[in-house]
Amino acid sequence: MTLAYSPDTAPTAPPIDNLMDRVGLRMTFAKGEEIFGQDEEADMIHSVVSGAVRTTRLLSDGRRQIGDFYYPGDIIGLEIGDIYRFSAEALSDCVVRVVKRSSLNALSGEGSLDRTLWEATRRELERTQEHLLMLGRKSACEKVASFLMDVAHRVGSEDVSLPMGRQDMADYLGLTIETVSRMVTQLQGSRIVEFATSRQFRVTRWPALERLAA
Amino acid sequence: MTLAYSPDTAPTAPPIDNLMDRVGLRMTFAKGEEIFGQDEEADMIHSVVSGAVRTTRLLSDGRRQIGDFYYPGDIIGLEIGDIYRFSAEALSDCVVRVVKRSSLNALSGEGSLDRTLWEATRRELERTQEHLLMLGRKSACEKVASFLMDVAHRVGSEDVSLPMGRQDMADYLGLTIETVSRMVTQLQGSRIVEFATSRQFRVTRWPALERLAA
DNA sequence: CGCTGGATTGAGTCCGGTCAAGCCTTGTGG
DNA sequence: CCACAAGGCTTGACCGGACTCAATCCAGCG
Repeated sequence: MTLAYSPDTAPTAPPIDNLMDRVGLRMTFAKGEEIFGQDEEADMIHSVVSGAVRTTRLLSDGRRQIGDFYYPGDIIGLEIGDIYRFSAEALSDCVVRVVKRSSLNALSGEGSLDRTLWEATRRELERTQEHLLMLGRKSACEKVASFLMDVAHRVGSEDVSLPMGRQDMADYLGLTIETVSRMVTQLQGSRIVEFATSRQFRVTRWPALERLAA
Repeated sequence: MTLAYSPDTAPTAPPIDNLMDRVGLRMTFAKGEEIFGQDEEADMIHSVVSGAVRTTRLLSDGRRQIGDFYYPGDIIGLEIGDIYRFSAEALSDCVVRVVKRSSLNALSGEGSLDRTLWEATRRELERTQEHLLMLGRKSACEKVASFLMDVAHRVGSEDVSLPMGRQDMADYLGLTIETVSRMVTQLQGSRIVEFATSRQFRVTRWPALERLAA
């Protein structure tokens, strides 16, 4: 991990980014590196600049649940009280902007900042609720279909490249790696998606995919 | 459903309640009645005064997921953008204090209110994340154990009475009613909990229950 | 007392997990 | 440039936990 002050200006989006630029630190993490750990003291908020990040939670016996995947522009570390409840790891080499909670509090009272962070928290909650519905009530096939649709939706383009491997997909969907693999094969068999490599695909039949995602 | 202005003072807790008292409406709902519906315009925030409430989400084919159960002091309707993503229904006869979003916005700038609502949103997010972990990675037995422990924990007392039936438990845990029933029977068999009636129980062996909840 | 709706129990099935090979891609060193 | 090793992905055979369907059971109540 390396770090540097970030006098460079933000290429991307809205208020929060500007703010985090002003007070934030820019850090880079190598693929697989831990950005913060479960049960550590939670005094930082993170914003993804480039690359992708996963948040994970471990059960005592090693079972793993992935909370969510984060892409440039997303904020991580909001969901938390005094202790991080998930750990965050770099899915690929990535750059993250980091701000101390205390700095934010100092800047608070500006109001717009509070509002922005609250908005972000609500978005996070909505995504978590969607995830919840999926884990509770969808079949393996529906889960994988939903997942691929969600990713394709985020990217927007025809060709999608997955930043995560099968094991990460499995731990996100509450399945095993083998089941994920089988469902992917099955979706390919029905000509709904087409995988060039195991991490590169395109949706060939959107309506069918949407129907399956339920 | 009946409603009345609430000049009566709050018996319970902190800042938010006082605020909602000042601008809120007091409404009572009969058991099973809908408090608000999925996909309706979300312009209200609700606070449970007495009784219990569930939030539910329906898949097109009728599968149901319960988001959470809410008890006196809890706030419902935060998680939402312009449209309610869950519907809320009264588990038992209950009283709810209701405030228009717009009224709150008008009162905003007081700061403390914003902060309180944000806090509530974060607590909601934490509960949802815990729920997520359970749905994704726990066995039927662990789910039921976790659930009973959670409820007992909330109540605090030795004897716990469940405000919800087996179907609601099942839809919360992502199981069927039969499986829930079997697991309850099994937990009773191992002398971990003891049910007086199907909705009335006490924990007889806390450590064992905690171990099972994982 | 019988009715009604929720809860329990049982038998059988199936989806997804487990275990075990193989395959394919990637990267490294000869 | 090829050989080989390593890791990730896929595939197959089998197993088991949770679901399905159906039959009771039981408590509350008219």
